[in-house]
Amino acid sequence: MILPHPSIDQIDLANVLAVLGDQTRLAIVRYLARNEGVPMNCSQFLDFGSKTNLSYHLAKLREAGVTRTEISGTSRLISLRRAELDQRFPGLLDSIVAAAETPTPQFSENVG
Amino acid sequence: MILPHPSIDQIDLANVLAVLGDQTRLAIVRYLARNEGVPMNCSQFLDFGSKTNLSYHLAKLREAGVTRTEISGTSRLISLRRAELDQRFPGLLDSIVAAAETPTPQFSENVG
DNA sequence: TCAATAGTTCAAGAAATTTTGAACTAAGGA
DNA sequence: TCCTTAGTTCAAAATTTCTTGAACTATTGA
Repeated sequence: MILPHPSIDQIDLANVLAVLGDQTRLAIVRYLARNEGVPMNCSQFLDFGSKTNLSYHLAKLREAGVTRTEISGTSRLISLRRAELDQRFPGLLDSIVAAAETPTPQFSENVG
Repeated sequence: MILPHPSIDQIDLANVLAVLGDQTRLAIVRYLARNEGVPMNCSQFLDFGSKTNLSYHLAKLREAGVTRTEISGTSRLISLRRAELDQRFPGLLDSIVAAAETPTPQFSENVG
């Protein structure tokens, strides 16, 4: 059994950005990027939402071409489609992940 | 008279991505990037939507911190907040604009 | 075979985003 | 001053996206 994934040329920029423009999904991608190479199963994201809700967000990520979902027994292994994304949109994933790791700059009300 | 713009530290990544995850706004940003240094007035985007609708989309871009809007007489000059965005999220704008310029790869049904 | 685990699907409601037209403001030129 | 141009604001309708619980499927282990 295998889930539908878009091919590289079906990956649409606006859609990728829209999908990543959501706190929950951005947090998921950030987590995947931090643990790259280690495919994660859904329950690892339970902190980010309910099971049902995660199923929805993970499907969005997969359908946009951002993640790959492999079925392994009773669970699903999620990973970033790093190579494909890098090929389709060089530098994009890196800069987004880097930006996601950036702390919000300190608010300095009284400087100088 | 001056319109409200977020300061650098108020620029939120998820919001920037969400705002750019829309075909109309992405087209506007792409156009601005192609003509960087030349501030554009709103009517230049009339191809992308109605006057009212553009007003809405341009406000979204401004409120997210992606563009700057200066009032000049009876018109408004729109430009990318390039330096600020580069400082806040290095490489992000460049990779998005580059990705937006990328043509959709050809669909080759019969290769090899 | 039966129960448990992992995750999906569906339908419905809640919420947010887009789009539109009509009416409006502000500046510039005749 | 009056008209035109540039763009905004508002409210309503249309559309899309998110969230939820209940019921479901598939695989594994006892």
